[in-house]
Amino acid sequence: MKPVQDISRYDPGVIEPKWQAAWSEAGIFEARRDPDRAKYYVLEMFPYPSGRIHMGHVRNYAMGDVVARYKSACGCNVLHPMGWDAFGLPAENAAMEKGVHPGDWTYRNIDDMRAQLKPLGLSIDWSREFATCDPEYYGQQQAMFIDMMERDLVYRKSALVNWDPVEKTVLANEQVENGRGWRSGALVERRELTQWFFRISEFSEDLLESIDGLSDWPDKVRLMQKNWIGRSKGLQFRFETRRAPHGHEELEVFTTRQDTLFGASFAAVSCDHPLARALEAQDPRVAAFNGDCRRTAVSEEDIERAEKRGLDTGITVVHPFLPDLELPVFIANFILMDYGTGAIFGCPAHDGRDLEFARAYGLRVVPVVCPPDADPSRFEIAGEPYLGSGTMINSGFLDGLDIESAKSEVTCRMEQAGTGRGRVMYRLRDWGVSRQRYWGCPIPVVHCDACGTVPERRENLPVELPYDVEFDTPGNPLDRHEAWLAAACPKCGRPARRETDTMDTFVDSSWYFARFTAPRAATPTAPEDIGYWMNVDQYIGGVEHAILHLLYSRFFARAMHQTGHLPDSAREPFNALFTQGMVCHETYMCPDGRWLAPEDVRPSAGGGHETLDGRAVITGPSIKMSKSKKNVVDPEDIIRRYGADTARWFILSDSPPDRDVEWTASGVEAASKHLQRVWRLADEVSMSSDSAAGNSADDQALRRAMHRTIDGVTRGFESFAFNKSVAAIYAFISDLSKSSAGRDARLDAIRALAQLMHPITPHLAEEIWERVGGEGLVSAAPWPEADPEKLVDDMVTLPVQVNGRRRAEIRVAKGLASSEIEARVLELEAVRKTLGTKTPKKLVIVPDRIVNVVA
RNA sequence: GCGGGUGUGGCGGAAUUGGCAGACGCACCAGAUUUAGGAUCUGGCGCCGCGAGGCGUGGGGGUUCAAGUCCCUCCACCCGCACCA
Repeated sequence: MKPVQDISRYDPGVIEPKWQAAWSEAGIFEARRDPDRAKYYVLEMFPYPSGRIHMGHVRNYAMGDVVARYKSACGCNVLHPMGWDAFGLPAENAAMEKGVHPGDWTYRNIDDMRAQLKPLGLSIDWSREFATCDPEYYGQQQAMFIDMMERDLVYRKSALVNWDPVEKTVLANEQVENGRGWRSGALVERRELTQWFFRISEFSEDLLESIDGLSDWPDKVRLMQKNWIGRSKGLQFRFETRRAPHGHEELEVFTTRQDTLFGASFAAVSCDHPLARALEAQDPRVAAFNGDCRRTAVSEEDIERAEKRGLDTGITVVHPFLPDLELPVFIANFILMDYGTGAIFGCPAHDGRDLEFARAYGLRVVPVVCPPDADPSRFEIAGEPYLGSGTMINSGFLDGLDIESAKSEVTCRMEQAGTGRGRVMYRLRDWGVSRQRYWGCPIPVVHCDACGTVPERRENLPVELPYDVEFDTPGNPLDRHEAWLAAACPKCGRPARRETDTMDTFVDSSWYFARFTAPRAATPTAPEDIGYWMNVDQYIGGVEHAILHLLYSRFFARAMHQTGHLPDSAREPFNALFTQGMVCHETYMCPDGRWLAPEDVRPSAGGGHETLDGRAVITGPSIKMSKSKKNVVDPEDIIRRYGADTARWFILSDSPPDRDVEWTASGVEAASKHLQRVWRLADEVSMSSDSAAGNSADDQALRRAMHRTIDGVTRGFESFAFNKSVAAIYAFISDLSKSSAGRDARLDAIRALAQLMHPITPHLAEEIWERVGGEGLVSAAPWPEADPEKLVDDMVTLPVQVNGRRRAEIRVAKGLASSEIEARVLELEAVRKTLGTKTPKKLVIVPDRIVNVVA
């Protein structure tokens, strides 16, 4: 038998599917272009279809949904789409481990994840859904690749890559651990391969400068991008060489410290520098040294630990301003070929690496910058190099100048002599997009013996991946697929071979946001749709994409503009960016070191945890949910048990959205109870009879509280402080439940509550809205407006301080004259008592804020 | 090493940007109701003190009538980049 109470119990298991069906039927989330209405494009970073959603997804999409539903209620025409970042390595690993086809595996995962996502009740326009592995999508990407080839935004060059000799594939830097392949464990080789590149470095300056305009991006992300692009201004100049092989009569170096040129004591080149290569051919010692360098230059960690090593080549360079001074040329392991010219001059006195190197090889250390407080005639470098500012010494014509003047003087003289020029260098390098993998977008070119590398004809796009591939042997299965490889040269028609490299999956995610505006268009984008919907007004995702994805997307927007697929106004595609924090959970460990999942432990008497059969458990810190630590909570379980609204409400409560949130069982329980409480409250008000009329003062107080809450919740939503919106709602519920206002005022309050809660807990809000006679769907109702008159009180409570300590308070009419306040304050018993015999020197009165008596 | 961030009760966090520190929630305590409660409602809850009162925003110093907020200095933790010439 059911207790009577349960009749009004809110059952999300029934209610949530009901409203999801209602929304779907009404089609209210399907976005249509409407030139008469302002649009708003909300986008969360689309997921990789691993097969299971996790709490990070729930948080990300719950936030996006709040923005989408709120903006929609505010009258915007909202676009809020969803898709799948579906190419990538895990599908191939699954193919190798489980024998399933990567495509089948991926599409099945997508079905699974969609089924897990839909119960969240997100206001997503599912009609626009696509996966990047759909041939319709990657075919358009191939078309743009060809456009980019025509505009010279793509090129092929030979480059050094990390090669796994066992897997027979190129590894990304992140896939190399301690010099070994992350899967095979094989020692990674540096190999020279011909690879495809996007000319992102052409845009270095533009990408850097435009960052300043991204005012609604987090400063942190902007800074990270700036550092990544890494602009530095310096001088590139040529040394004359002595005893160098033919063709190397000059050595070109880049420096940002041309002011220290008189302190130079050596020059050094990378082991991959043409000069080093030339020497290598004739000298086995050089060959051995270079080989050594190349082997250690694999992982960043190794590089850091490696000591500075060099090989004196016997060659020298002539100092540009001191014709009698010759500097030795080394091949050194700390010079990078792909930065600057791959060659430097070293000034040990003012550079840490150079000093370390000079000490190891007995080179002279001549200080040329004297610190302001040091004696120029006696200044020497003792332990550390001197990196600060100062005055030039030991530097001929530069003596006495400051660093900046010295820099320009040197640049000026070199430019006049024609031996050098001022130059800006960037750390950002061209984007290598070739991957020797099957499950990616095929690069749409054909190699013809007669015509060379030729783009595929547009009418032959998409170049589709063949389905019948084998993963039983390592390497790229496309290389072995003779039927697929055979192609007719698009130019001459003779037999040719397809390119087997596929594109980095970051390419797929660099323009999906644009495709959402017209996902079925026959061209990559459709002008009317792109013009109406772009830019993304609010982009939300993890900070882990702060550099690569967001930088690549910014580059792609520029490239798409140049190739006519995006208007210039969309060069910066994301107007506002928000990076949300991670979802964390406590960790649990058995004394024997095994990790335990949250569902395998329970709270113990001592405040810690124990296993379900009562054995001790070590409770560890709360860290990001991860399978390896087993501290994961499955959203599906939570939704089944508590409903989506509870999960959404909890994950948006308490923690500010940009910080990490800790998932706790008690918190979820509390969230669920709270929603039940709201339901009971709404139920109670809707059932109450007219006789329960309150007096007008109670009505007014409740209406005031309502408007304050509307204001508070709105502010929270506007500023990505959902936790504050939640707090304001809590406070209002407390007010409402205690209020003895009349039925009308209480009904108004409940309706407002449903509207305010609906972006967070849409299902509960709909149910309440219906119960209290709201018109239509609350999801389609306009956002309530706070009446400014109701926000202000005509009386204020002023704290009264004596010497900065609060001693009393007075309640006065707003805007009361200072003289009257003064009189009332001085009469206060508490003030007189505290003052004692002292007389007040001064009265600080901040109108409608505070009073401070200074004695 | 370089760059950036954070530090507030037992916990998550508020504080209109210099104006009552601790909103709101969790946990906890007390009371009510109940056959019962892991339900619900009401109240309490920074620390010390019986009390008046004192002390409190990582530590120390400063500016100010007034500092979590501004300045100086030190400490701790977190994140990003890392031989970038």
